[in-house]
Amino acid sequence: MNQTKGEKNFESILKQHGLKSTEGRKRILDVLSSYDQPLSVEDVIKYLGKKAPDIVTVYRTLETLKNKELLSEVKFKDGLSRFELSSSDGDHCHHAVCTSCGVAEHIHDEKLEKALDVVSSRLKLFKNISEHSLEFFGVCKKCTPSR
Amino acid sequence: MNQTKGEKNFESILKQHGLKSTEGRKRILDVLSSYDQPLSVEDVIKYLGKKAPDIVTVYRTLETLKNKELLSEVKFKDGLSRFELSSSDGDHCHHAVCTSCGVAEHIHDEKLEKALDVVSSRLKLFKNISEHSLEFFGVCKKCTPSR
DNA sequence: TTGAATGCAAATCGTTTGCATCTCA
DNA sequence: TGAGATGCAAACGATTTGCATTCAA
Repeated sequence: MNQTKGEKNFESILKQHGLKSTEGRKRILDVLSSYDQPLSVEDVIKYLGKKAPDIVTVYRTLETLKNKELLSEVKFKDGLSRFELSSSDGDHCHHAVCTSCGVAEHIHDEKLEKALDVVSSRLKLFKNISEHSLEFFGVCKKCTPSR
Repeated sequence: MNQTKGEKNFESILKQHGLKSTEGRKRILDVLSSYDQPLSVEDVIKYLGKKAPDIVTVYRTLETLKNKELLSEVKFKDGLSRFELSSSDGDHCHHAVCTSCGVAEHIHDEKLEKALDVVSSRLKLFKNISEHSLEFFGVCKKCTPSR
């Protein structure tokens, strides 16, 4: 019953979450599932082209889906909000982002998560940390002038 | 020769970096050194009160000082840019930020840095990662309804 | 004196809000 | 039919840009 990239019973997913199933929403979920990178509002519109809903609708839809925890939001250095389908297992992941072309690689590492938890638990001013944001930046192999 | 909080030979520091030493710049460096938290443009202006330069000047000054690596920039969840004096040893640190009052605690942990490095070195798409951003969020003890 | 720094006005960019219209359930 | 979803215009907040004026060196 795993939700993998190709599938798209978005119709039922939307309804399960008490949302109306509209063309716009299905299309937005569609692009998000087609790219395994967090997409900005502009990305969504660019990739949907003619079929893109109004930009305001895209903002609202992404927000709505985020609130239903169907999407998660990430911000890279440019400060833009980007969204991606929430991982089905609830594990949140981090990204390495190419500062040249913008490509993002997903990162999930148990040791790292553990280290983050340990640090979180040893803070002076905080009893518990509810979340953290972590992104890596560099120039990807493709963008690195070879040799 | 450590630059500690109280000191302020900002005049010479500025000149050493080829910048003119102006009242505005010295005042901005001053607030930044008085608070051990990353400050936003608005924070700087608020704390400087009557003595604050034009907001545009604050933007430009912070940008200039960042480019000279005298300051480092951080963004928390609200997306606002915040700046703090660069640590003298070059070690960059992370922050735990209270989502209620905004107080920030500095974090530096060797084990964590190591884990971050290891992960950075094992990426598929990247040969090397030049930097990372990491912030923790939660409600601090003061803001936590006690008991 | 002069190039850099500042202030003020206005532009820009991402995002949000108000409201009338439309559409899914 | 009616609440929720959409589109369009306009507001908004943070940041940037242009340009004339001021100032540190």
